Amino acid sequence: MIDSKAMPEGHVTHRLADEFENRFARRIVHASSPQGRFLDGAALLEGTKVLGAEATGKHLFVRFPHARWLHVHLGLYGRFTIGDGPVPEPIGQIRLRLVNRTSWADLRGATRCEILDPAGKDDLEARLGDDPLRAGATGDRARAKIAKSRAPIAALLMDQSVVAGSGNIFRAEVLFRNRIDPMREGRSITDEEWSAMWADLVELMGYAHRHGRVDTVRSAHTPEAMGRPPREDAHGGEVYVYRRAGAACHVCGDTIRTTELGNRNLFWCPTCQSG
DNA sequence: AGCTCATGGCGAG
DNA sequence: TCGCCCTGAGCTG
Repeated sequence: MIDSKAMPEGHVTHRLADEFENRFARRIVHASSPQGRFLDGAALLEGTKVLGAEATGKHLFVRFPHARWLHVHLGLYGRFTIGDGPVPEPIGQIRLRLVNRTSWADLRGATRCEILDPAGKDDLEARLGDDPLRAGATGDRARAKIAKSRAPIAALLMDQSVVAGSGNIFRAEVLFRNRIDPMREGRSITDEEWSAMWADLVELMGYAHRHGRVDTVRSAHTPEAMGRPPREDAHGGEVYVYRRAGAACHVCGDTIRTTELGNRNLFWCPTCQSG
């Protein structure tokens, strides 16, 4: 059984797209809304063939006949539970249930679950920035936006119209690993710094996509990380600074700090990430 | 048992 | 900028 509950940043959505490709694509699906809040949408999908699935940033798109796309955004609470074999009795508020001969998928608590036509999907994707998990993405468009922004780089790395799929964990870890002060203005970031940060986003998010867990330490190329023993934490992986406020920095021993930036918690090491 | 907080984003004002 | 959506984990008592 697969559960998407952990850390719904871009890697989770891309894994979901993979799962839908493997278990549902090119097969007839039965759709229902046990909770009742997606009855019309489920009726449109019922008995049709799933044509494919893809992800852009944190958005999941499942393609159906008649140019219909199922669009799901998990938000903070949303969760897909996917399993094989007999379908369990519905427990809790299941917005959408998809079932075929071998597999089933339950969606709960999503912030968005809707049917889009191609124009609606295009509009949505046009508002999204570069996705480090998308093949061929270069980060150049993100670079251009950052270069002319006075906003702190920590805010820009959370802005889905700049980098699609990066959330609070990856922005904190990428800033730490690249020794960037989170409050530096976007326009102060050099081409070299951005190239390194983008490459790091591709690596860290790629690792999380492949392994289903975040690990910015063991997957690190930074010399400080070498030889560090594996250690699980509450986030389902290993991190340098995310949610480690008050603890000692793994690299320098200074105390990890936190502050609120744009309604979200930011974490950083004041020594490793100074100026 | 009840409270708080959390990986996100939208719409009201 | 704030409240809300909606769920679960981890506290407290």
